[in-house]
Amino acid sequence: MGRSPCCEKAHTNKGAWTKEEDERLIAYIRAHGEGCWRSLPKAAGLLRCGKSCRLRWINYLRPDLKRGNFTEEEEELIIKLHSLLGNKWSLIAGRLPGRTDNEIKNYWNTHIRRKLLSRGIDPTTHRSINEPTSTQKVTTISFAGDSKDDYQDQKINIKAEFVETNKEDKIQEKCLPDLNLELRISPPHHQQNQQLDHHHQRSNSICFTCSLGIQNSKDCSCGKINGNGCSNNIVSMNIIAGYDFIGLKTNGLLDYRTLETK
DNA sequence: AAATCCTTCAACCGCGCCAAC
DNA sequence: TGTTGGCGCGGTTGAAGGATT
Repeated sequence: MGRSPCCEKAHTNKGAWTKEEDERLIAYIRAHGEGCWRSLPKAAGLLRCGKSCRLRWINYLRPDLKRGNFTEEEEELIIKLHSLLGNKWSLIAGRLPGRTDNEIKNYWNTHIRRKLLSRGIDPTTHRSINEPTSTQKVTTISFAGDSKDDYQDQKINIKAEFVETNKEDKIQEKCLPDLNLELRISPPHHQQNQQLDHHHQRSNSICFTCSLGIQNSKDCSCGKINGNGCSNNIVSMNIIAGYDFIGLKTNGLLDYRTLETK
């Protein structure tokens, strides 16, 4: 038994949207706002499936969309975010105001993929195609969605397993703690930043946990650095000249809308 | 000029997640 | 606790237009 269809297929239009349909959809959303996509088509007098309306609005009709070519900066940002997040187009789009996940996905598949391949870079792993496999690498980064009522509470679990081969070509588990971070995506939070700025004002060096936006974590080693020294379990890092650990410009905090752990 | 191939991107589809019941 | 319905996501498709033969 399959799931019930999202709409009456027999009585819905498919394919390219007409100007009149666009105008109806825009007028309805201006008057009533977004949401309730299932009932919207009928209310707006559209012979369309609710999903189709939502897609049309989000990807094409929304007034805050930035049309036109991607800039160099946007392209670099997409590449960096993709190297970290993989095909999480909606998360990537969240970092690019005015761009949609669909737009970024298309741009990736038509332009960036090809560009990376021509540079000898595997677009999936972001590593050199000819690179030998004997160096340290992250073998898996797995994601587990846990979305809540809004994007502030979207979380991703990143589990990274580091392995490296030794001189005898035997694969060894890297002697690192199993990095199994449950990260939460939330908008930049000025208050948090202020608190953290205060927290770190004595030093430009912050620990890995704090760079991920984890406040007052028991694993925070900043205090230890400044006080009792850094724990061996903590990967400490310096934020240099306002760039985070993947080279994105930052105000001193990692800011994928800011990542924080639960 | 016509036919064919290639590229782009809007739109569709299926599925997973989650809140409500 | 299980079921259902709605939303959102990522992968895929196909029409349209451009480039090449």
